[in-house]
Amino acid sequence: MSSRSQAIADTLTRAIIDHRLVPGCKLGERELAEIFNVSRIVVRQALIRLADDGLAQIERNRGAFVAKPGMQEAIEIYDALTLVEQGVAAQLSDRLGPVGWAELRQHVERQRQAVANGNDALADVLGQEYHTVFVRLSRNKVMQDIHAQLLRRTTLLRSLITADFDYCNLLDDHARLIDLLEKGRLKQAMELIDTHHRAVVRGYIMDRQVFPEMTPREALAPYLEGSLNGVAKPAVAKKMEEEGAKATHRHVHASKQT
Amino acid sequence: MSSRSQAIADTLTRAIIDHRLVPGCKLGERELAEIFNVSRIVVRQALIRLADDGLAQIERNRGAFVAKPGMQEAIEIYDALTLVEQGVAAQLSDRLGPVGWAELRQHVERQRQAVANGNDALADVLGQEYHTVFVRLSRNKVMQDIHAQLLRRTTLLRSLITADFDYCNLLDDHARLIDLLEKGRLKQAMELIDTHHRAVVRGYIMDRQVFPEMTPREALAPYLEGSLNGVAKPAVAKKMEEEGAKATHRHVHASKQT
DNA sequence: AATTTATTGATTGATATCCAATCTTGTGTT
DNA sequence: AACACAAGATTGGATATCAATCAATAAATT
Repeated sequence: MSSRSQAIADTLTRAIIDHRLVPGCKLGERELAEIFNVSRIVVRQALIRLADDGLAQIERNRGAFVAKPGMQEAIEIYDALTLVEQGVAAQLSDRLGPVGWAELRQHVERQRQAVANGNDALADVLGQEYHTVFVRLSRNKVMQDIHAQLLRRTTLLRSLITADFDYCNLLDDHARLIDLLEKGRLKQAMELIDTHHRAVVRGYIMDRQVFPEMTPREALAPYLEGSLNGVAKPAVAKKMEEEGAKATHRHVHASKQT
Repeated sequence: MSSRSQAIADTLTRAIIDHRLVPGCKLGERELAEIFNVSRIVVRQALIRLADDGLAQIERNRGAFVAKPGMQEAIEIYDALTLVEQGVAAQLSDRLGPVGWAELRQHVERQRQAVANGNDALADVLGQEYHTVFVRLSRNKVMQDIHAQLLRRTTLLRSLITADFDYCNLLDDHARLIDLLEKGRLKQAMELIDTHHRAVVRGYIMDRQVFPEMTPREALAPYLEGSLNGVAKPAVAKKMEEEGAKATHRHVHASKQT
């Protein structure tokens, strides 16, 4: 393993994109140090990594908090994501061979099956992963890192919103994008990426108030190595289960850990 | 000021993009701690920041070194930069008003004067800054950060190469890009950005061997607050002065501190 | 009673010291 | 010359400590 601070940063990242640690949540050094059973210094280093990634915000002499982006920043993140994916699309439309297209199609198919089976949590993960696979095909690690970071930040954003859009629609977009690109209709493909993300960000109604409902200790418990309780579940998914399937479509926006 | 580790990270970044700290150079914790007169831990935090930025590489139990990207990574960085700037160009061609175009033109003009006056160092800084101004016009902070980071990494790359291309050519590119974009010839503009960067990366002949010729202490001396020796000079520029103006065109690729 | 001021407590930023693990180097042996 | 082994140095991390700052309460004044 690389360094302990990196491991802790990874765990915190996981917890944040699983929506177990929500924006605004205080990340006290001493508290985290106790939770992870390490010294404060290691925690501090982890927090620095998180802040560099845009997932945490460190305020001098006040401590670190899970980042709480405003609407403006949300728009900027999605604009940046659009820009990156459009660029990758342009590259792929030239260079990608049939094997690549097949991989993408297969991925979409897996997501379609997940939707058919009612496994919304899996479908959501696959929906996210599609974008990752897409960018990976560019064979550019630098670009992949940038994109992955942007994706994490969009996932964080979903903690702040009421998800009221239908992502079955978005699944179609994924399939259509492949078709358009393979046929070389780049202009339309880029248009599609733009509308796709706009559809997402339009659905965002930032309800400024987010209530933690969990202490960091509870939120992080499932990730600690001592845990024998199986795999950690996203906070939202859990809530959904408790509430039962009230809506016809359940929109789970948390990612399951790999 | 934010934190000391951030300040040190900034100084190290400055030194790296000024080519005073060259790729492969060891960044020992104890040594830097003495130089900056801080504890090792603060240095370590600074190094973590640098590594997250792609400017340093931390090897477990071996320490930190100034990053030494290979040819593959160089290509990827420039591809990513191309992708970002093409995307920004596409946005700007729609949305940018005459004020924005004027700002860009004014910037090119300043660089042209610098070239005319033989102030190559300034010309180089302005040439870099052009790209920054360009992206700033997108009014997207997230994108600006990503772009700035990529630019820093390209500057690092210039430590590894023999600069043998004529950047007067590139200055023309800057002016032409504005013309093309304002006239809405987006396709050609994007092509130009691509060739522009390819021209740069083509000129790269990575001479694997880079000799430090400076200890970190010497390299960092000009940036320490105690220094009354005036402004730090880029290592390359200094060397140029010593050698005198042997070539008809001097190609200075280090940036002066602001 | 309400507002302002002080005091207290908690948290962060940072240092010094110490220790274990690991890497490097130098030496000695075969 | 090649290999093994033993210092020596460096990193990763823990702990304890201290100053500075923020938050919240208690006290004092109007």
